[in-house]
Amino acid sequence: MPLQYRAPRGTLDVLPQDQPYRDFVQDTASRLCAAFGYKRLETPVFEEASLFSRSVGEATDIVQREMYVFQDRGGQELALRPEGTAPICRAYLQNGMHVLPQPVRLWYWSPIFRYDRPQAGRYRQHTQFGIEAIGEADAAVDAEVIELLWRLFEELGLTGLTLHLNSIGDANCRPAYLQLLRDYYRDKLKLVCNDCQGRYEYNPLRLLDCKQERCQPLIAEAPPFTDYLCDDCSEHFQRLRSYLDEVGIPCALNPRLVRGLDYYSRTVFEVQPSEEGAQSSIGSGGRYDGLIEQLGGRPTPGIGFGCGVERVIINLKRQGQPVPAAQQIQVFVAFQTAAARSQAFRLASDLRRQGVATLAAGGKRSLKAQMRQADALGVAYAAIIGQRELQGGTVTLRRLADGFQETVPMTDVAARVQEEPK
RNA sequence: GUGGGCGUCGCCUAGUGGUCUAAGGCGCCAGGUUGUGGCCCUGGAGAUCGAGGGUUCGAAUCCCUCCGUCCACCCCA
Repeated sequence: MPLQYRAPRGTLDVLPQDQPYRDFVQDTASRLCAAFGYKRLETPVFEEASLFSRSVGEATDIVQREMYVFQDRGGQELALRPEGTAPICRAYLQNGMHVLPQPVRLWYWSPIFRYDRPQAGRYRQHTQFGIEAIGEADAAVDAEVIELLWRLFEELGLTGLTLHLNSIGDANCRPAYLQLLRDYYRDKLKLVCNDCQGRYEYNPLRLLDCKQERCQPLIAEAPPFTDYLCDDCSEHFQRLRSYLDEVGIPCALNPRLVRGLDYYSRTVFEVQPSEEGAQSSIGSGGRYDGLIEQLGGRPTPGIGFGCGVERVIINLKRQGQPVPAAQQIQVFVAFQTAAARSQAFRLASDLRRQGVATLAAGGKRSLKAQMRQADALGVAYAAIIGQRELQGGTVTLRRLADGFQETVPMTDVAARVQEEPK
């Protein structure tokens, strides 16, 4: 029978054997968040579509062609969450979190949806772990946010990562810089690739991160934004760098780093593994001081990052990084006669109550087949109940590793199994 | 949205116009006598060769379309 159904294009079944990786990442993230004082906040999978078009930017690819937009039966325009920051800011406003001590530190672990063409490390549904610190403009918060991201990768054991850092100014200095950039490119437009011709018009910052061969020389000579920041932005950037230095986080200043979302201001950053590959970014973020106001709140600064869980896992696997194993079943209860069947079921239940992970045989398999199953499951012990055991209220407890077995009272099984921690 | 590679049992693979009513390995199920696993042996289930159309006396093998998948562009996590 050919498969009739498969997971929708660009989506992923997370199989049992992959679960330990997810658990490892999530447990580590969650522990770090606790250490840094971040509290978990989960928002709905869908939101009003305009929340995203307003914040991320009407002209961005995310909004223009990647958002899953639909109308519900009541005629509401909704969108599957294409990024994590806007919903958190919405929730901050809706729940009056401005009355809490600022900054409000939040984290999330949520599915993200983008209608993209799938390829290595790129999915239509992926998971982002992210944090947001809302309500404080100080550069120390920038450093703290970046530190948490960096520490996450450290604790996961990822190596060979580079932290790219840049500042893209604010409403004060950006217009002047964009003008400068346009002036620089004006007489060079014929040297530049097709895409860049368009970027010159609608998003000149993007000229800087073009990857076309022919555009590289021009980019190399372009004036870096960091030389033209206003005093406030410049000082902010300097303080951020000294904080990072203070806690020993190495970063690479990258004047070509801009981001694809409109709401960013000042600090932007991105972490990349050393391996080549198109989907290099495993975590990135930036400051968004104008976003809350744009969503109808009082002017409130904020900063955060999003981290692609599937990409992190790809890198863990690539590096052969060991992760904590999932819990193993310890005991498999086999039975010999039909009469022992319910005893076996009962024993399994009792063992679980006593904290021993246990499975009972089912169906009408022969004892031999049951033992084979026990072996395949990788359990430490097989508990066998047959005619003899029924008589005496005992079980035959067999240690599969070396075949040692003994008869023990039914009630002693848990203790016996827990004696020798595996 | 653009370009390229690929598509044979759950997984990996053989087969490139007739010998294919499709072969093997892994995995799964059963058995190797009397209450017991791992190795070994035997057997079994499981594929109309991604889908639809076409060429041909004849197609898994050639052509077209679609779908899926992978890779790159783009974008981003």
